[in-house]
Amino acid sequence: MSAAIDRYAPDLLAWFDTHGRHDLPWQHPRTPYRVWLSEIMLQQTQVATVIGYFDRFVDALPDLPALAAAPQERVLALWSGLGYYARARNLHAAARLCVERHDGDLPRDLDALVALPGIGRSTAAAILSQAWGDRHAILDGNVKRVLARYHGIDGWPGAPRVEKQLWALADAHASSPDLPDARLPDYTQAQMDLGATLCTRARPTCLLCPLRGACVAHRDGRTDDLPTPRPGKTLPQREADVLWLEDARGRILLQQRPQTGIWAALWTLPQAEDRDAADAWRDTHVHAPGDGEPLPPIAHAFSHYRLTLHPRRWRAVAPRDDVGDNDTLRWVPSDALDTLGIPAPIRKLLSRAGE
DNA sequence: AAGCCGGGGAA
DNA sequence: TTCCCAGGCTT
Repeated sequence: MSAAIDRYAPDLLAWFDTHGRHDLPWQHPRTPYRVWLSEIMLQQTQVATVIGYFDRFVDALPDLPALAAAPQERVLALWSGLGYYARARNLHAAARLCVERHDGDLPRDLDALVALPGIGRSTAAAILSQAWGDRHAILDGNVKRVLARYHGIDGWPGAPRVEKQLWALADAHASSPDLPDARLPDYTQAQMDLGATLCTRARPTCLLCPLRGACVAHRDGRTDDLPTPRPGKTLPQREADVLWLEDARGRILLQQRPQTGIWAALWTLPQAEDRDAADAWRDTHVHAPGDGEPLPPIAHAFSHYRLTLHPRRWRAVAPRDDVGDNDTLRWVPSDALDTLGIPAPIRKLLSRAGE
C-alpha cells in the first residue's frame, strides 16, 4: 500500500506535464472567482458542455462583485439550459454572502467555503488547491473512479461506507511527501484529466496510463467491473399537458414556476396534470377558440422520474379582461425568450415560434 | 440513508 | 434505450 501511495502523485504529475489539459478557459487567468464558477458549473456536467456557458457567464459577470450585484433573473438567464438551477441560485446567494462576510472575496479557508451555499467538501478543496495551491484532497466522480480502480475498492462509490474509504485514500495521496507544495494546482487538475481522458467509465486506455504499474484493477483484469455500478431502479412515469398560447401579435404566455421544486423560478408554458385541468386553466385566463393544434409529445428524463409533455398550440388568443402581466405571468415576444430562464425542452419547443 | 434536482454525451 | 457525469442540499 505504501509504495502504491508514494508513486501516485509523481507518476500522475509526470503524465500531466505532457498530456494534461492546460488550456481550459478557467485556467487563464486562474482566479478564485473563475475557479469557483467553473467548479459549480462542472458539478454533474461535462467539460464540453460547460465551456460555452462559462465564457458567456464571465463575459457578462466578470468578477464576484458583479455577480453579487446582478438580479437573480439575469443569473438564471445565463444558466438557462445548463440544468440543476439550484446551483445558480446558490452561486448568487454565496456571492452576496462573500460581500457581507469576506470583503467581496472568496474566503481562503475550507470551513468558510463549505459554509457557503453550493460548496461542499470536494468543491471547496478544488477551489483552494487550484486557486491558491493549498494542500487539500478532492473526491469527485473522476477521482472516485481512478481510486476505486487503482486500489481495487469494491462497492458503489455513492454508498457512504465506500465513499469514506475513498476519502481516506484521497487524503493519503494528497499528504504524500512526494507531492511538492508548488504542484497542488496541477495535481488536482491531473486527477480530473486522467479520469476524463484515460481512466474513463467505459473502455479505459490503460495502455497509456501512468498509474497502470500499481493499478489493482489493471493487474486483476477488473477495469470493466470497477467502480461498482449504482444499484438499478426503474423510474416512475408522469404525464402533463402544456398550453402554448399566442396572442394576435405573436406573443407567448409564459408562467414562472414556484421558487421550489422542479425547474424552480424558471419560466415555462402553463402546465397542468391532465387535459381537463389544462383546459380549465386556459378558459379562466384567455379566450381560445377550438381544441388547439396538437404538437408531438416531448419526452424528458430526470434523475428520479420520466416526464412526457403533451403540448397544444393556439394562435391569436385574447386575454380575459382581468388577466394581464403580473409577477408570475407574462406575454413574451418570441425574440425576448433569450432573456429568461427557460427549461431546455420548453426552449426547444418554442424555437418553432414564428412558424 | 435516501430522495431531490437537468441536461447531455457515450455506448 | 441505459448509465452517469468536476455534487450538494433536504428530509
